[in-house]
Amino acid sequence: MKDRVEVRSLKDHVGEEVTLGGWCYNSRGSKNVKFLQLRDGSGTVQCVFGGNSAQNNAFERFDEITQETSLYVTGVVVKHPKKEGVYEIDARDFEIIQVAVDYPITPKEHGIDFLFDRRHLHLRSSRPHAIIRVRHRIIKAIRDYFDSHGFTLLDSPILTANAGEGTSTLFATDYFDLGKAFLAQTGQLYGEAGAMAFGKVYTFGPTFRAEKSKTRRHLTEFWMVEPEVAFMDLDGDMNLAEDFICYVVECILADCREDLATLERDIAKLESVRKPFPRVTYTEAVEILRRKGREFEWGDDFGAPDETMVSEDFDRPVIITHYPTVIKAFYMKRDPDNPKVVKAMDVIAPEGYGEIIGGSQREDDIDLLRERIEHEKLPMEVFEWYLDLRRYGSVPHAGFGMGLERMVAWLCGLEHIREAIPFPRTLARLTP
RNA sequence: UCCGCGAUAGCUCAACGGUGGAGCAUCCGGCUGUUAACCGGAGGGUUGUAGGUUCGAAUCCUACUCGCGGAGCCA
Repeated sequence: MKDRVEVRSLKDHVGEEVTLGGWCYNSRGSKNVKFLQLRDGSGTVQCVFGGNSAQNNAFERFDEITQETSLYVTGVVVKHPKKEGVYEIDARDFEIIQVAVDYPITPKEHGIDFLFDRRHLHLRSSRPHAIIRVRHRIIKAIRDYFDSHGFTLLDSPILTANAGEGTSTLFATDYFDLGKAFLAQTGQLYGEAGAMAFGKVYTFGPTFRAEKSKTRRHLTEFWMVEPEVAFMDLDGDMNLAEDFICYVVECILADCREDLATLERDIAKLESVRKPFPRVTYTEAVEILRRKGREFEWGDDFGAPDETMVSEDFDRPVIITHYPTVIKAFYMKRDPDNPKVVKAMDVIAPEGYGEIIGGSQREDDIDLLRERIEHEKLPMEVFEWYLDLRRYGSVPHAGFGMGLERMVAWLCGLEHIREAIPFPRTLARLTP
């Protein structure tokens, strides 16, 4: 292989002759000078071919370089004559690796469907490139946060036997002689087992929902991070979620300025994400909705428009707590002071991005938990192992789940969640 | 599952009952330290599918297929 220099490190090679390997992002030419935008994954640099400095007829051969043709370019790193802090290549020669004929994604506008049918190529374009880099930084921030706060990573299984919260929204597959297996919609129950073993754990992996949701907030496959902590109550859970979100936002603001600029993200909207987050109970949120003219029955669940209505008055995420027991999952702990509500919390992102976190203190009393399982008509036998966690040294504990793609969509200011993952899986898309 | 919208050139769209167009892309030519470059020319179409109304349908009607985003559900 040729000795290559990456575009990102050109500033360390000013004045030197270097060889770059990459793809033609765009090109322009004339009688006297030709320009090649070379993309190599680490960045893009302009290579300038002048008639005088080119070797091996490079200037005459220039037009062979079509969009996304792969090639090596050799030249001297120089400062851009007009742009401060930008470097370009005073090119001497190039060697084509493969000519790309009729690359389908042109530098002009395309429709959503056209681009996602070619997502494997679309990832080369600047916008998806920037988003996936921010996603990567968010993932690193998530891991750094929990790793440095005493959490142990606990990988939960993806194939599971138990339905968790009802079978209708699960993907099923045959599992040898054991009947159906389901793709996990959450790792939480396993996280609870982990919390009893390690004190503080987090699971982080793909989850699956077979919901026929066709909205800009839903994927059938998405990544979720779920911390679970022993000896923690709802207040501790909220403090953790708040501190965690602020850390992730700080990391993105510190390290992803360039990508956020590419995405034309309004940075000021992210800079106001500071502790403390406003906290309102479900009952107070219902009051807010009524004050705004919305007819709302206490006991109904919030829809996406309701969440937006509650959150729109705040410049940072808002935490809604103490939801009615009837609309929440069986494992959430009922409030001893008011059994009609559970010690649950949702974190609603600003700017209409909706619920990014859902969490709760868990029911740690085995009799109350059994009662809830029976009441929800869930199969008790598949939860026996889960009930063991309440039989052998049950302690108060709590946790939450954060949807990675919703976080990416919010921080990047995306219109649609499908942009937040390299290869989205939606109701109508399984390829590429 | 329900409600709404849509399908026209390779791409993004216009034409809304009377001979299917534009910009971009492609090809040819010109010009330029250019940068979603620009200027001129050329090629490019069974208007999603099937039926119906009409002298005449991309346009109106019906059914179907596919897609979109909203509800529900959720992260």
